[in-house]
Amino acid sequence: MTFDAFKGLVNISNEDIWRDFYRQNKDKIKVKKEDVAVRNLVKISSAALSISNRKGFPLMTLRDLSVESGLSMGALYSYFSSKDELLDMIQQQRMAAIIKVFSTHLSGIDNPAQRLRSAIQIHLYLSEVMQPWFYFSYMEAKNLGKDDRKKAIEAEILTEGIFVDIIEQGQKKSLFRNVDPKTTAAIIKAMLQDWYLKRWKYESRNVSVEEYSKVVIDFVESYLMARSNQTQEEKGWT
Amino acid sequence: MTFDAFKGLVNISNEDIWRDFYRQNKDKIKVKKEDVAVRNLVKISSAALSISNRKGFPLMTLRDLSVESGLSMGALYSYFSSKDELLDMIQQQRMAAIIKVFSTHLSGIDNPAQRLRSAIQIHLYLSEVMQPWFYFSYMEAKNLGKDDRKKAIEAEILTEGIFVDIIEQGQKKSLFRNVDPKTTAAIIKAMLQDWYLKRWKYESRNVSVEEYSKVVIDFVESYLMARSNQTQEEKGWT
DNA sequence: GTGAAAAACGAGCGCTCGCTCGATTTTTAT
DNA sequence: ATAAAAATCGAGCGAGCGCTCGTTTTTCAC
Repeated sequence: MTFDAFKGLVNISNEDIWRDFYRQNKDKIKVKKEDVAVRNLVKISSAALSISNRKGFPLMTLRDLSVESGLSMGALYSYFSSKDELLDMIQQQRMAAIIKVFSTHLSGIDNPAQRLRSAIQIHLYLSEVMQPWFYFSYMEAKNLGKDDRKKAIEAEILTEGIFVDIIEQGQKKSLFRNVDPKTTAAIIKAMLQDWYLKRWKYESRNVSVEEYSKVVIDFVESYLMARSNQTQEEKGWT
Repeated sequence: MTFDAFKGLVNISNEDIWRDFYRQNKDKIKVKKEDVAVRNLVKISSAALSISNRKGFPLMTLRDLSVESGLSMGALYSYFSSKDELLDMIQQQRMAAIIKVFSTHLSGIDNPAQRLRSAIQIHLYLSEVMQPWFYFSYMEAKNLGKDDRKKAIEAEILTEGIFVDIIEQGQKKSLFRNVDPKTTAAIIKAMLQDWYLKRWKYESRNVSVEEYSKVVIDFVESYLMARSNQTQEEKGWT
């Protein structure tokens, strides 16, 4: 699947996401008219992500946010009740989107090798579409409250679990060799994360998400399907 | 080389590092007696890293630092002139240590395959010894001033360059297959970084730095030495 | 066009921050 | 023992933060 095709398929526009959010949190948000509320939630979240990804969430002041979003201080507080709640809002929305897209695109793919390729591709494409969110979420995780940090760690383990499952399935069917599934999955996640954490690097080198995706898949398959069971001694390890 | 052997070899104690720093910055530091200054610099940097890695540098207050280091507010300012300068000090020291250790341990190893294994191992071992520094440096890079951020980006490219060189050497000698050296090096770095960024995860799973090191080396060698030049079509790519 | 409801406004509050500096304690030399 | 030098102390300063709320502007049904 090409990235463009994916983009058309998911079609998770900011607006849709925040419309869902608004409907689920009508009680908390003081603005009554949906269209007005959604329009401003989009403005606020975009501005917050933009500023945070420039200088970090703790250093973003609500006056910064007021200027960049075009809303007054008072108006901002019609949409959230504290800076921490704003952080939560953004994290919450990202996690929901990830789970939704993953379960949609992986269902029906049974072959572990194919499932592995798809999972890698989906994760990369999704993080490309939602790059500011992914970056933000990763970098600001430790500023979350206790409960939300727990959620973030669970999310890390959850997405890693998807890869652990695939690897174990493949090993059961003797498609993959017997490497440690957990550590392998952790390393795959590291590769995926590098795409959105170091985007400036890949951008300046004109590496597209499709190309990066191919390299990661090749990398992972080389490891999982390596012919050799050579010991380290045989390789001339010192 | 085992991790314990490495630890003995590098022997870069905090004290040595800060003693060097003190001698190079006698003019800036108001405390005249070397032993007193070094003792307190160690206290300050340890406390700063500990607090920062818990809640992030921007959220660390100098009152926090005062309590954890056991020095008063005023005493702290005998060692640095602003919070930003403290950030610089810590970054500066880390970079110096990395360059020193790398050039020491890689010199004299000519075989690209061996050089690759050593570079991976050294980077992992070093980041293990200096975990708080590595984590701090990575997470706080964007809070640096313009000049220092430039330095940080250069450092990223520099260490990546070590791997690019090794890969190109290996390709010239037909030991490695013809993958893109830059992207491959970037992915290797991502694997190495995961070790110190997600230490909590590996710790809870009882994965040692030696074990992780073996997996990364195996991963990278599988990719670089894969027999196949199969096209994607041959693999059944869709 | 009018008035009430909805939304936006932004000066100002209380607080905590980074940082200073005169007072105090500790160390050193004699 | 003493006094000068070195080091440490911590209350207090102004700035800037998150957040509030009485006021003003916009929206919209009639």
